[in-house]
Amino acid sequence: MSKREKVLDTAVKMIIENGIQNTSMGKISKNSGVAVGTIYHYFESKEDLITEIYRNLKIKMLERVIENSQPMDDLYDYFKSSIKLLIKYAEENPIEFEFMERHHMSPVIDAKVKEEIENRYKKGVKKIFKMLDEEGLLKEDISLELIIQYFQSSVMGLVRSYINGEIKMTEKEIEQLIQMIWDGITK
Amino acid sequence: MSKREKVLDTAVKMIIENGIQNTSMGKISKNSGVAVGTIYHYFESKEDLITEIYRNLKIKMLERVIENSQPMDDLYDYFKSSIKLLIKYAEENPIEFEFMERHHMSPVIDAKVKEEIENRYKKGVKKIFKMLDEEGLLKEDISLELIIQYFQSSVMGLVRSYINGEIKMTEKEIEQLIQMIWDGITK
DNA sequence: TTTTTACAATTGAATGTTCATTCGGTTTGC
DNA sequence: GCAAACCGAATGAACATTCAATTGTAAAAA
Repeated sequence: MSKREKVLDTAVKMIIENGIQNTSMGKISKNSGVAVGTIYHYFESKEDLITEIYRNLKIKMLERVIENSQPMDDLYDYFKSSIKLLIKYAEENPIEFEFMERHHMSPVIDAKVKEEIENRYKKGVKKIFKMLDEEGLLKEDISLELIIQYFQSSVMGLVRSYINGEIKMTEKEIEQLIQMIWDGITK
Repeated sequence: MSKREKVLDTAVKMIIENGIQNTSMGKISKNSGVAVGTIYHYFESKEDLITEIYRNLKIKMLERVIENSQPMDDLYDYFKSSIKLLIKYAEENPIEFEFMERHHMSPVIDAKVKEEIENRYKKGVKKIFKMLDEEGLLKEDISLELIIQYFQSSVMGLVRSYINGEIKMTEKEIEQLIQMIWDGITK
């Protein structure tokens, strides 16, 4: 692992554990074994480092979950497997997932980066909803924007409470939740 | 307004605007016209002040939205009006709402206070879901916990994106969203 | 009524700490 | 021998918190 990666890796973990304000550059240096000066060789500032962390993680998640999901003949199966991919990702990377959720609204992270990510996300999700729409499965008279927002709010919120330990999720519960979300958007 | 209230009031606004780390006790003192020493007369520490803000706002919201909602004969109407109460509250207090959402997961806020609030919330929400259950309206074989979590995730997520300006919500869209959530939980 | 007393409210300068960032220098790889 | 990678002590600003002193206040004592 390069020094740059070591810094990024250590910083995410520390920030999740103690919050941004309790994670000083000095501590990141000590914990990662990379000198303060070197951190500044790779990152302009602390804000820059944090924004970079956010950007990297979001892109990694998008690539794994949305951009690599394979369309299927049965659209309900496709819908289901997409959500399961997200759940799997969150299970395997709970720390990273929590970081993203917690800093989604943070004013520290550059607005341009947030927008870039948001657009990329919307583009990926639209693909599946366009297919559902063309098959006439979606509720009528409701805008695609609204349906996507409902979808995104439910899914992210539920995965978050799963990761936070607020609910248990075995295979059975996952199937039930996906069914609920599906019933919300289809006729 | 007492000095104590002045401090609380100024602090919420500043924290929403600039985040916790950019809101120093010195600045709160200057903006509120209350000396630093006086702030420490009323609050043990900065953490204590922030936790107090969180607690006050949550309780205010719970009282307005849940604990004062009046049961109705038609359960769909009751369900609908409860969600509308929350939307109305968020519209009227967007700054406070944003503060609560942003700091819901923050490690700064005392875990005991979070739990106290969480229990109070769950208790209020359970009332309506028990009624729906007794009427046999809910989907079968799904635990009440899961249904409530689905409800809470969808509603809070959607109101949040409304307040953040990510979606528009006229009366028509509100009705549609409530219908979607309802279809998710009922047979 | 006036004076005394006690205590709560209020003040802001002073303290000690922590922190992000810089910079002059050293090491490494090519 | 050159440039990029790397180092960590030094700097100065910002900050949370403390505290000795002052003011307000309300009740008890005179």
